[in-house]
Amino acid sequence: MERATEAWAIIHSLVVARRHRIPEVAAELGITPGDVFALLSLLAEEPKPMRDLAEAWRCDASNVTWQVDRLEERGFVERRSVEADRRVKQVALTPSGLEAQARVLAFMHVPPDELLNLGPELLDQLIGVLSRIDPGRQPDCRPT
Amino acid sequence: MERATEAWAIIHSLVVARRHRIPEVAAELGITPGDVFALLSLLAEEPKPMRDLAEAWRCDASNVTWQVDRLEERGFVERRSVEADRRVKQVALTPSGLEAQARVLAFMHVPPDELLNLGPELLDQLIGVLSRIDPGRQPDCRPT
DNA sequence: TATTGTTATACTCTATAACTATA
DNA sequence: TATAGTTATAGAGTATAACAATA
Repeated sequence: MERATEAWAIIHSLVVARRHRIPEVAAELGITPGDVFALLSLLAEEPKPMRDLAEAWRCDASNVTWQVDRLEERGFVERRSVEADRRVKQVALTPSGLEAQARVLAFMHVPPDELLNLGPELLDQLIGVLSRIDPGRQPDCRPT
Repeated sequence: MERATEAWAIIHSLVVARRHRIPEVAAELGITPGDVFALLSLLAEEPKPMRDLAEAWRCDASNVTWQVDRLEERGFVERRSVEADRRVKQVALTPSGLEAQARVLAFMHVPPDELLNLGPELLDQLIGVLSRIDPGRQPDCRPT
């Protein structure tokens, strides 16, 4: 197996084994898994037009309307009209949405025991390599 | 940020950025995303009772019936009655299911450019650390 | 009586198509 | 005419509850 594939297979399996945290954090915060996805994808980003969100989430535009409606009802986001093109509406996180997002991230970033068990030296080595990763473009997809 | 959390955050973001491969591989293989999840979760495992699958997938038992029905129609799995307890039915991958699973994994294990760009030396270091990870119990959850 | 799996049903989420308002 | 977003509607997926078979 090629080296990158080998590394990726291990990384992938780690995350696969933690997928169950999505419904858990959703239940904890009293929101739906879909809301969790959406909050994560708006992370640390500027307000985005609904059209861009549809592309990022790889879903139909009508679904963005529906999802943003739900987040807006919860007070997590707000729609902002754009003066340059009045057809466009941008979706921006509210302070409450930022807080909810932080809580989601706090959940998601709790590392699995497999990593904790590596011990400090190996973890330092791991971070040494991982920190060399060039994130490239921001993730343009719906997170898990 | 604690070391393990720091490492995990980077790992997590890598996988998040690739989530879109699930619908892609499903479309490529002519199956649904749910089928992809199911095939992945049956990976390299012994036949499992439906009840266990419900727990592993964290869904209702009726949904397991429905999902296994679909996989059985495609010829990917088969139900096997258990003599010791005739209420139980075990779900086993067929040869065709194993093949489909291999194709799914081939897709999922294509590494992201971020890893390829690390170069051979860093990748060797990365694998050196990752290979020290104790997988612990098999993932008992529905993969992504 | 309790448990495994199925069926019947309703609810949630997602997609397709038609509509509006801007461009 | 084309595009951003919405609404109406249908379809896919999931959960709840009642059921049959077995323990």
